[in-house]
Amino acid sequence: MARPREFDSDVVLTALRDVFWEHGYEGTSYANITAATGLQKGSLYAAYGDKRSLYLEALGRYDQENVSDGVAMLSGANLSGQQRIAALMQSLVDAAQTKRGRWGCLLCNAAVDQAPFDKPTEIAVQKSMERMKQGIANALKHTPAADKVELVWTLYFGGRVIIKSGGSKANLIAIKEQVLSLLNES
Amino acid sequence: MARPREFDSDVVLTALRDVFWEHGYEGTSYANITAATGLQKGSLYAAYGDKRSLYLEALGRYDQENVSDGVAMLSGANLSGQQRIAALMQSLVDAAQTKRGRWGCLLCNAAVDQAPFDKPTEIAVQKSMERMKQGIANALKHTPAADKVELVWTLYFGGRVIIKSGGSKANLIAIKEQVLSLLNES
DNA sequence: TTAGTAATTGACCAATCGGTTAATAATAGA
DNA sequence: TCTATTATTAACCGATTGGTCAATTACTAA
Repeated sequence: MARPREFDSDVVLTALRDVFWEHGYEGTSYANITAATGLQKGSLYAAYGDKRSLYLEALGRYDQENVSDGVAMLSGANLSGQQRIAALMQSLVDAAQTKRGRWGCLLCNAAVDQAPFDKPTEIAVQKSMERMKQGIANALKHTPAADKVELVWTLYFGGRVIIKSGGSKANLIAIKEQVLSLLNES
Repeated sequence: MARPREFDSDVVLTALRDVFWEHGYEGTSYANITAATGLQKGSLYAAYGDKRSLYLEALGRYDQENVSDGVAMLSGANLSGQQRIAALMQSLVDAAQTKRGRWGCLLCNAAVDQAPFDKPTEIAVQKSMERMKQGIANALKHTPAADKVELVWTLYFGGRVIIKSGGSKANLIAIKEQVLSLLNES
């Protein structure tokens, strides 16, 4: 063969996800990317392609790691549907208080600033959002709120926007509580 | 006095709002701005300041025009609270089908891509979001859903994200209907 | 008509943008 | 040890970024 790669693709993809997550697509330059990954742009280009491709890799990473975490939370064994939704909403409350949480949801960020301009991004975002919706539907099954999937799903992304706008913990708690009271109605 | 301005500030501010609305802060260059306003950057700088100031002007314009429209819709005379919320949600359904509607909500866009990096933007966004919340609270007053203000408010921004991600009309209709069914419960 | 003032323009600035490439380095198989 | 292949690096590319400024233009008040 030939000279082997010196980097761990797993580590690099995580770094890529983080840098785009924090700064957005346009807000991320190669200076940011090389600093975050430790790789020169020549290496990045050879390994993954252009900036757009790097971004899509980052979205893929987010899907396979973060979205999967969310879906796992929503299908938590030994928990009632209400409890799983409560966990999801609590994760929003927690996010409002941490640096990384303030980055918002990469899905949500990508939807707002890139999906309208790049079809592959739109498709990737829709696919991940759909996974979240399925997870929510799964959690709500057999609860009185089984017909409120779209509602909870939309609320999740709305909450992410509130966080990005600087919403307070109290704010997110209010949202959480109103969602929970919803779950046992009608 | 001296040489008078050749442009109508009202027209220019509207053009500014639109160009930032469509492309976001980072995605908008002076090339876009001069094309949209018909002014050279020297004139823009003299009249309003740097790019960041232009953006804040655009946010102000959005608040005084678009947010006000929303608030007006929510306090529609001769309409029940439910009907006013229905009108708000219908505006989301409509937005999913028009070019301008696909631009999303400038408030929401600004929250996601600029609020975390610029305090004045964060403050402006929060102020406008608060106006929307007050409008929703006003509409829900005297309805069975008077305690669901945070919910409807969050749903509004969530719906905007769904639209930006390319959500279908059917999708937005589903959200609308689930919101409406909410208004008469408990 | 003239002098003073402010708006407008377009050339210009350094810095940065995303992207490319030639030279070098490191490996595996022969 | 040598050769083929690939990874890595750093210099470099033209284009574009946001911002500035001197020269020009258009107006008002005297």
